[in-house]
Amino acid sequence: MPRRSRDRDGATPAESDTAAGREQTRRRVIEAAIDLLEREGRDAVTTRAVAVAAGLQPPAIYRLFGDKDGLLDAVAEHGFAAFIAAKHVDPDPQDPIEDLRAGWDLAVEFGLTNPALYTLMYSEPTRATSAAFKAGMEILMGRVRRLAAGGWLRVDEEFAAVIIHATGRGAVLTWLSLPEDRRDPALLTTLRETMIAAVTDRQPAVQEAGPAGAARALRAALPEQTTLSDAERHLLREWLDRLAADG
Amino acid sequence: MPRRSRDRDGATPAESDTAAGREQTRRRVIEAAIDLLEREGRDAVTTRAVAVAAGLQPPAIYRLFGDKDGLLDAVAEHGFAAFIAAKHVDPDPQDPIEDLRAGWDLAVEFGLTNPALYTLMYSEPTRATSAAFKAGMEILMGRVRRLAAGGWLRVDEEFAAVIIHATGRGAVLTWLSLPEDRRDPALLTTLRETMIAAVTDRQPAVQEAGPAGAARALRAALPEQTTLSDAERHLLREWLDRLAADG
DNA sequence: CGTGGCATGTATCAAGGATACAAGGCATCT
DNA sequence: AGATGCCTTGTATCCTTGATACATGCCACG
Repeated sequence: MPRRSRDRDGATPAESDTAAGREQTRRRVIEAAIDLLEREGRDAVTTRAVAVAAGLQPPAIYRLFGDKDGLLDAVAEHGFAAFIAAKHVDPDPQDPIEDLRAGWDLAVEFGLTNPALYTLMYSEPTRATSAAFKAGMEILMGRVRRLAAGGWLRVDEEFAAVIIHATGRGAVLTWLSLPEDRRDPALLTTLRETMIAAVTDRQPAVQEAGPAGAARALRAALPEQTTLSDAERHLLREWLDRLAADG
Repeated sequence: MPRRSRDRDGATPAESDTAAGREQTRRRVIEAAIDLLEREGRDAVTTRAVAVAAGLQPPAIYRLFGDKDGLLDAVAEHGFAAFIAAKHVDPDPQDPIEDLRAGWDLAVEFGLTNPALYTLMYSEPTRATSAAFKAGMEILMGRVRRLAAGGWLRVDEEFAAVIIHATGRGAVLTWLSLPEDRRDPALLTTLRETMIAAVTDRQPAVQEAGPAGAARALRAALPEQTTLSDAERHLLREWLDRLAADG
């Protein structure tokens, strides 16, 4: 609700000045909040800390955003919009499936590079009504619509959108939960291709069965056997790790 | 760290009494907290409210759980354990893939019937260190190990576990974000089957269970690969012969 | 120059996490 | 038995933080 210092007519110079100033203050506050969020974590984002960082008094936050939730919504929206704006999206892609891949990757990348922001937007189910959340869904629906138009979808549009969203969300949150040394990029591509297979007609190439599967089976069954000595088993395990990883 | 009123010997009656009493108080507090959580939401779970509901003073919470986070961890663990205990899990399933389906469904069901608890456990990535989180992972790893032993896994065990976890997490959180009228159960089964396809092979890599069967399968698949040196392969072959003969 | 409306700034409230400190009970030791 | 010391219980209180009431003062308008 922008305030009005006049009842009618256009904006006076002063009015547009203050309106623009207000908008600029909003930006400054939001950016201060994002900075705090990514640098010191969610709990550091208190109305006071944000106010100080933006150089104004605590009550100003409430005048600009209503309440803290309003601030957080604005933060999510701004952060998301900034990320999307930085990556220019192809408005008319040649290959809609490749476009879907790119979009999924983009969404995941957003989560991985802005973990605190992503968590803010997607961790609690109740935040699904926020503007940023909806904006993401809108972009996704556009992609899905193009897929549908090209006849690539094997499921309903809405259904596809939810599947895509769910795999991405699971991928990001799970990735962020993993300790650094267990973060295998292949996880993301696997989940992505899994999603592609679920939503489109294109089936992934069936990888022929090498020794990896049998190696994994033997590795899992290894503790039960008594034929080999400890040392032998130790070395065998190492080889099996290599064979399993090779597939 | 349970307190000790004696240096040696077993527990005196009084000691076991107070220890048991303490344990019982803990339970009462946890159950009060779960009740508050599911009935009035996450924000209603204040140390004061929980204390009042359990009939004691606020500081008692800190003596029992250290801090609020400790309380929430205990709540998550208790809630999760109670759910798992209510569903008895087949310790030796016939069909490990069907078992994986059942396990995934169980995890998702937990999320859908205990949304507040689930959100508590799985919303913030930083909570991956909690006991309840780890307990869930343990159960999952057991299932994955059986799949591996049966030769069904098409990817590494850890890899599979993460994929399974991620799809389940995405499924639950997305489901909870959807308005009621858009919650299609087919979403869950689709995501589940997608996950199954990503993680398992249609044909198991081994014919017979146990180390011997796996060894035979690996021996059959071995000649073509180049991951191991000649000498390593030679020795491996000998061990596989012994393992195969052992069954 | 007076007046009214709106933004700014100060002071404060209320809720909640956390803790200090005193009071009391119980077992051990002499 | 009485003294002693530790551990538990209970009370009061602190500090942060979200939120708001109220006064002050600026500025345009008449």
